[in-house]
Amino acid sequence: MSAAYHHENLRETLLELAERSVQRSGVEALSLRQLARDANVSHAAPARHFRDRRALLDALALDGFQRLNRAMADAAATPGTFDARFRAIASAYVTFAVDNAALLGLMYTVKHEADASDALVEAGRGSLRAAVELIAEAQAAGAVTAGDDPERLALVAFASVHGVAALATGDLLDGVSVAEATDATVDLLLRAIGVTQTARD
Amino acid sequence: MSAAYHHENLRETLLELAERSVQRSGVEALSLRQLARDANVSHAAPARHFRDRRALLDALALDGFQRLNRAMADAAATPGTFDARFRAIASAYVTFAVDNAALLGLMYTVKHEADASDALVEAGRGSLRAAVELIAEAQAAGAVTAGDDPERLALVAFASVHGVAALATGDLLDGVSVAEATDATVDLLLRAIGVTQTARD
DNA sequence: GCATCATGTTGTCACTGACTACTTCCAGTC
DNA sequence: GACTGGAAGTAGTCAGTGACAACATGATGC
Repeated sequence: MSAAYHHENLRETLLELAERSVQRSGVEALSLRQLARDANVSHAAPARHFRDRRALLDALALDGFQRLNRAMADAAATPGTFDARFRAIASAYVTFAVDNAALLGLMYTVKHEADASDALVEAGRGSLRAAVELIAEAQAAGAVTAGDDPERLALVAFASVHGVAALATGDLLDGVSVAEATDATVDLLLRAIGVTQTARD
Repeated sequence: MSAAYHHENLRETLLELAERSVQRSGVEALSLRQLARDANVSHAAPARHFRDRRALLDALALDGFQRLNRAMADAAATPGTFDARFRAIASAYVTFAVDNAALLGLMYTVKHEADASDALVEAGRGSLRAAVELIAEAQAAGAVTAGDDPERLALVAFASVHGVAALATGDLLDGVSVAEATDATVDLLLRAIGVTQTARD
């Protein structure tokens, strides 16, 4: 009964199934055994690709960071004013966070575990770095007050945007739509960061 | 060998042990069985107090929210300028979040699960409400621009502060101390919210 | 002094993750 | 075209886990 013996691409299949499961039922509920059943494969087959549950979660988190970083890089690369790009990058982050709430939680949890892999830690810094670069660039171009440390500004901006996402997924937005909350936050950040009027329009 | 038969206060003991365990090893690693062993009690004794693992986590989260809300209420109640109180409340939140990182994660996870108890959901709104009240009050007193919706302002402020905490626990602060990051965020928020100069000093 | 009930106890069940030993398929080599 | 070695899957087993059922203990109120 080796109906699905050589599964061709079990690793990818497992990752996809795992992500769907995490999205639906949370990280806790994820079981290698169940995953194997879903993939029509024996309960120990996944071990070939993922030593244990933790390894699968790590891979899931890494994949998540890579997708997030790509989305943010794309947003930052769209041509336009600093204002527009800032808005786009914030929106990209929040969109990803809301669409992949459970995954994002996993990503941060896994990343700051003691023995997280280098690749994971590195990928985890990607989105923050995108923010720093955008702001430093804007500062150099005079679209942002030059006085403040760009890393510091990016940190605060990133924190604020991440916070909006966290509130959104935590169902604390209380009627306010995600887009509205994001816009309000971006408005506030732009106001505080001190964009010149000409750069904003 | 009923050395510890009537344990007097097993419930509290379990909660304390559970919290320590979560703090040290994360939520995933928490096991009722291990908890029972730590408390010198049979493996099924905890069931008297917590129907299942989930119930224990719920209780842990509820307790966490109550402590957090108390800390924030205390901070908001300290006399002083709006600036000082705002700073105090933000600091209270971040301090709690950093000191109880894993617990805070649990709190948000548990709270937005489909069948979260009313008490839990209610407690979960407490900290945000504290922020709304402070801002509405300051607006009435003229320390904050009256134009903006206080709920909206509080939401953004809360998001930003929560974001700082998330970054801190996610080890993304990159050398910047938690206090510095919090201060920078509060500065930015106060600047954007439009506190009058007199109210700030 | 006795019934009641909360708070424990032991025993058992199915499920999970990890491990070891095996089978099957494929690709390269002589 | 048979032989070999490795990659990918299989089966079986083990200890640990959460849940449950049946029973024991001891404090409390009448």
